[in-house]
Amino acid sequence: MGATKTEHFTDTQNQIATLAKALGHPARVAILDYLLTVDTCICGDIVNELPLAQPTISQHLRELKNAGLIKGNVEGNSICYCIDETVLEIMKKYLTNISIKIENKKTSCC
Amino acid sequence: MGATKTEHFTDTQNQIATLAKALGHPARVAILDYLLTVDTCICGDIVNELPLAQPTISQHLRELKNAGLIKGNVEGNSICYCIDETVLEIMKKYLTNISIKIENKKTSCC
DNA sequence: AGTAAACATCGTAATATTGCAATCAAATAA
DNA sequence: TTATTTGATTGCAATATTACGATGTTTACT
Repeated sequence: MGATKTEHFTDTQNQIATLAKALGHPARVAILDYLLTVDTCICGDIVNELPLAQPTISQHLRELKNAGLIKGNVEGNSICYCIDETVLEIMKKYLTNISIKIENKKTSCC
Repeated sequence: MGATKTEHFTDTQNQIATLAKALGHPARVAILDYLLTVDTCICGDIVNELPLAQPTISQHLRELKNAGLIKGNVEGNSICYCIDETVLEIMKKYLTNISIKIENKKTSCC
């Protein structure tokens, strides 16, 4: 017990859940927000922008990267992180699809 | 340590994170998916549809309800759960906003 | 080579989540 | 009233997440 029973759900359900999970922490949302404000994506100063220690941020960055939400390139001495839109698009499509399905529902109660 | 440092982040960041966290489990995604397939929302049979025990599903339903993703009305002996679109709209807007901001960025690297 | 910087990794403590058996509460049926 | 049904709550074990100090690795600079 304690572990998620991933194998019982569809690939799509697991994909959406994984993505949402990656977005499910304010620090990671804050990292994405920050990445959007800097013009170039040489982002060696995320640590100075967030109230968390360097190893913690490194860990959050790795999770964002694992989920495919950001890309990272080594850029000399520092690392260049950018948002990868393609995965966010999947999430957006999922939400849009829900809206459409609700729209098409004949009966409504609550 | 181990607890999320919520107080250091903005209200918006925490709101998005809370919402995403609620979507961050395949069982909860599956529940939403199922709620979309049933025409009326008298949904006393979610337990039969998912490979999880009744207390576990009840717990997931509570989390979805806490996040505002579903509404529940007592309907005689059973309970009627429906998706609440308003909160999903917040998430969708957040994602759309990211797309817009990326679009407007002059420089690109990765 | 030696040092400084930027970031990753390891190890670990604190806390949260997941899942379920057992049990409780309320409404319905007999 | 006495089942039965439906769903919530409690309590607990297994596992995951969060956060950070200490340390490792790589690149740049002198």
